[in-house]
Parts: sequence; structure tokens; C-alpha cells
Amino acid sequence: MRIAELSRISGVPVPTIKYYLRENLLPPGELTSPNQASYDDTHLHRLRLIRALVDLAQVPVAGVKDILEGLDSPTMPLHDKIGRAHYAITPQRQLTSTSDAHDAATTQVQELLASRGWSVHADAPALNTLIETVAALRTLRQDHLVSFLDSYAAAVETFTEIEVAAVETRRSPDQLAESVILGTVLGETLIASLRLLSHESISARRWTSS
Amino acid sequence: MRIAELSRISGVPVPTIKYYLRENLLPPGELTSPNQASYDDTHLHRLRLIRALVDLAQVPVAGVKDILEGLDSPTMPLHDKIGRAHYAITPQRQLTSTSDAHDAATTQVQELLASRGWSVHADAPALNTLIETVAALRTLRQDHLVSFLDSYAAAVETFTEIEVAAVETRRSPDQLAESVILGTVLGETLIASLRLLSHESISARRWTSS
DNA sequence: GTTTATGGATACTGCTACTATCCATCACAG
DNA sequence: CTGTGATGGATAGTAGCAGTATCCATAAAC
Repeated sequence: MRIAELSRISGVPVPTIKYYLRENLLPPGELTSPNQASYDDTHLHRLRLIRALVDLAQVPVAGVKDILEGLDSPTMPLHDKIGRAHYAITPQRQLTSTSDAHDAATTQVQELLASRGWSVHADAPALNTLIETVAALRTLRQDHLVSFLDSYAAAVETFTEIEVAAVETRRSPDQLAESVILGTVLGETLIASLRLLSHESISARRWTSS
Repeated sequence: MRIAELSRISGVPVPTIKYYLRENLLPPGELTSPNQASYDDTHLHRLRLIRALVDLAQVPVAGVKDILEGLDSPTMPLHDKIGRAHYAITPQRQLTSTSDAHDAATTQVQELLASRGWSVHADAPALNTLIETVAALRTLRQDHLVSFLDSYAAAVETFTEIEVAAVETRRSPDQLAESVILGTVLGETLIASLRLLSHESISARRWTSS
């Protein structure tokens, strides 16, 4: 198919497709002549993947590029592909908490990891975010939320178990990587939406009259 | 305190504080003379609140403004304040799925809501996101993830229960609203971080050699 | 009484994610 | 075989967001 059809089916404007081609998010079509190329279903799939990450999961375009480079690599270990995805979806945050709030939060988070038996790399991007968030909640006098950190962690393990189980059904290693990454990235969007809907439902019941 | 001290304690640059003042995120200091104002702990707290929402929860400044306007209102019902927060943290997404994928996803989501007994407003921002995400996952051939939607929803209820329990301990209605909003907004950051750490830990165990 | 800081207004900047334009082909209808 | 519209590739321009920078008249601190 030509670019116009790709655009029509995917709903992505032609100039945007050209932009993704320029940025190497989308591989070039097969050239049939110096200025004619044809695209196939892999391009369509890739384009949909890009839009899902950009529109739904709010991943920056540069991050999508990193994720896709990982997926495209035939040699990169899955764990590293996942690491790329984690890195791409976790914004780098500057340290904003005072150093003693930061230290207290670090201690608490390390204890949590130890008690849960989670072993993570010391510079995992999410670790910093977690520490800063705990520190912020404390500083904002929301210690009660922090006190439930362990319950949160326990509930989170439920998700992880679901996802591992879901992914076990995929046998092709190629699809496996894409499944794991989509589970990680779009899973976040899914969970966030569900949580807000659950909140809204509860909130309507409890606080419509306060 | 003067603006320089507010800046030093909070770690927010003076021009940025002025920007927040311009945008009415931060109430003006009390004028002691035509070009001198003094700020107090409420300003410091508000500033920290803004930074937590902007830096950690990635809420757009305009969204922070809406959230704070809600919190500041003495008359707005809590449910509406929560609604503002939901609206502020859920990006408006254009419809990107084809209409039959959209319809199928809508049906599935409605069934989920019915089976869980969640009653939500038909134009809740998270509802659209959820539908589009389900549609995207299907289109991307990740039906296995979608099939676990109900398990996700069940796990999400755990969070909501934790948060309702946590918030019950707050009795002042003023603090209550701030607690609920922070629990909603920063809770998302907290959960996302925990989930990534849990994933990383599992991933290291399972897929370092694949 | 000079140096430094402040409030308030206005203008400017850097970044991201596109859009728009241009042009030399190329495909295809007539 | 010629005219019309689409295409690939390059370059330039744009909108929105979140700050930064500058200016100025005044006020505070030494």
C-alpha cells in the first residue's frame, strides 16, 4: 500500500507518518522506484503501536524510539528490553526533597524492598520516583498514606502475577517481548483508568453529600 | 518570610515562584508596602503541593490550577473536587481506534462496570481512556491482556479500599479534601513506581537468560 | 547613602511534536 | 504521450507549554 492508504487506515496524517519515518520510529517502505515506496501490514502494526504508546501511554516520542529499538534488536536480552521500556516511561525527576526527608524516605523504601524480597538495581528509574514521592507525601503531612505503602506493594504484586501468567501463554519469543512491553506500558494506563473509575464510583457513594 | 527565603527553603527558583503567582497557583503574599510582600507557611505548603503535582505526578500547570481552585472552594462538594482532580490528571485523548474496535471495547468495558457494580458518569474522562486502551490492545493482538481485565479491576479495588481506610482517619474536612486528592493523584505515581519495581525484580529472575 | 532585593509587568527562550512547503520524479487516466 | 495528482525526501515553520530574563521604580539592609 502507499502512504495515503496507510494514513487512511491508521488515521494518522501523512505528514505525521513522514515525521515518524524521519525519526526512525517507522522503518522505510520498500522502494519500488527512487520516489515510490510500498508499505505493508508490519508498517501498519508498527504505526498503531507508536500511536498507542504516544497517545494512550503518554510516552515521549524519543522514549518510543528507545523502546522500539530494543524490540527490534534480535540479540538484546528481554530483561534489557524491559529495562529500556522502564527507562522510557519514567520521567527523570530532579531531586526536590530536602536531604533529610530524602534520607528518611530512602530508608523506608529500602526496608520495603527488603521485606518484600524485591531486588532491584540501585539506579532503577522508578526507585528514585518512589523515594521522592514518599518524601513528598511526608513533607505534605500525608503520613497516613505512606503508612499503607506495604499494602500497596502487596496489591501491586497481584498485578505482576496476573501479567506473568498472561505472558506465559505467549510462546513466540518475538511476540513475547512485545507482549511484555505492552503489558508494562499500556498496563499502567489500564490500571490508572480502572483506579479512577473505581474511585469515582466510591466517591459518588460516600461524598456526594459532604 | 520574603520571596528569596521561600525560594531557598522550597528549592524553587524565584522566577518560577513569580510565574506561579502570575498564574494564581500561589496566592499573593501579604503586602507590607507597595513592593514588599511577606509569605508564610501556607505559601510554603502550597508551593510544595504544586511541585509534587507538577514534578512527581506530571500534572500540567493548568491542571494544577484547576485542582487548587477546587481545594480552595469552601462550598464545592468533595465529590466535585475529586472530579476536578480526575479531569486534570486524565489527558483528553482523541479517538484513535476504528469504530468497530471502539464499539467492541465499549461493550466489554460496560460489562465490566456492571459486573463490578461500579457506577460512573458516562463521560468520565477515565472511561474513554479505558475504552481506547482496550481497543488498542485488541487491535495490537494482545487479547490475552484484555482477558485479565476483570482481575485487574478486582486488584484495583484493593487500592481503593486501602485509600478509603486511610482517609477515614482524617477528620478535619479541610485536610480531608487535600488527603483524598493527594491520595488519588500521588497515589498513581506511587503505584506506578511500585509496579515497575516489582516488574523489574520479577523480570530479573525470569528473563535474564532469554 | 549606596548596594542589594522586591513586586509587577513584559518579553524572550528551549523543548516537543508535529505541519507546511517545495521539488523533482513517478504513476496512471485519457 | 501528455497532463494531473501523489510520492519521497529535504528543509523550514508552528503551537503550546513551562518556565527565564529583563526592566523599573521602590524598599530594605548595612
